[in-house]
Amino acid sequence: MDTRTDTPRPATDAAAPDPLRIERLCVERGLKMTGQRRLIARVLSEAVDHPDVEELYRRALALDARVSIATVYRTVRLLEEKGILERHDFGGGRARYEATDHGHHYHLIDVDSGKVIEFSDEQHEALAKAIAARLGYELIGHRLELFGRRPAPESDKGGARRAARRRGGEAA
Amino acid sequence: MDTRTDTPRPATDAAAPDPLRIERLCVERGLKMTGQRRLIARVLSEAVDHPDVEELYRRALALDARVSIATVYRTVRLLEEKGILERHDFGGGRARYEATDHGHHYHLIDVDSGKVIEFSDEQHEALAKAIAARLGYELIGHRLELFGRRPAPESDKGGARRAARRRGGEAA
DNA sequence: TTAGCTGCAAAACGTTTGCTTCCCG
DNA sequence: CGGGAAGCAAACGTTTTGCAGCTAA
Repeated sequence: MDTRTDTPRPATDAAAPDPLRIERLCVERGLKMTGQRRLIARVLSEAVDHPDVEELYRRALALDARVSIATVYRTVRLLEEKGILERHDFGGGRARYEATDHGHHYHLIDVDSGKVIEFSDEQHEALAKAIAARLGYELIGHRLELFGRRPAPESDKGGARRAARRRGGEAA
Repeated sequence: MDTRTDTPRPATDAAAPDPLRIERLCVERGLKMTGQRRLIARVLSEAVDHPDVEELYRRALALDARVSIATVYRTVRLLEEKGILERHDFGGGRARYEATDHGHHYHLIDVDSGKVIEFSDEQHEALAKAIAARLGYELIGHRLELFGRRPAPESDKGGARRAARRRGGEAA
């Protein structure tokens, strides 16, 4: 059922300081705020990882049973269109989401556990821009994802069995 | 139906010189060569873009009607496992494939036209490895995609309307 | 009041798979 | 000959959608 979790970004980042963060953004963009949207917005505000829709649904349900998964799908889609959410495909066949309001960064995905580690890198940023320029383009956006494995110190104990790969590239 | 096309790599690259290129690789890895596999291998050898399964199926059908799409799916999966093909997710909800035998490279997607430009960059390669190491990981694979726009010399005429984005993140 | 949101269940989508028959080696 | 490959259609898991009723503004 895919219950992996991400590595939260460092505490210094003040991950999810405000439970109304996303709701505020919604209002700013003129969205009608229903109970369900507020609920989902809250779940998103509190997330410090990259949950997929089913995980969002689970977390929302835990706070209030008056939601359906269809609404979660509809809402993340809407928020993505509004630029409030970013959709990622880390493999595993499900889209995963994170708020766009905490700065540009990249991801390293642990192919064995599915964990996602965030990082940023000035050097890469500059390089990307330079490459685009070299090709005659203005850089609008870019995606850098690293897939890595923790070097195994010894034997390949149970947990490290090669992640089953389905449509994506890694899964849990 | 998403009928975008890629920009073939530069002619200097001698794109698809040998229609038996992929078949040879298959044999090298000890695969049983059936008529269908030969057919699909040929289509792949001749491709200079990044076709999805349906497109491969279409091209194969045009050469010989004795193929089913299930076989195309099974074959690309097999070839990917054998390292002969690389699967990409450029958005749009379908996996797209290209042969691995023409060197490691990355993609720049023209957000206005959907065209894909290939490039490689030693510096980036090294940087990716270094970042992974810094985070305590062995780099298994990585993905770098740039999204860019041709700088408009003067006015921003109609053609530059933001490319419609569907389930993937970018599309044409 | 009413445009637009929600829930439900069914459909759609790309992809995989069980089973039988067929064919390569 | 025997093991694996192909075809078909049904199954899969994720996401979208039609429709009837409900709700925020």
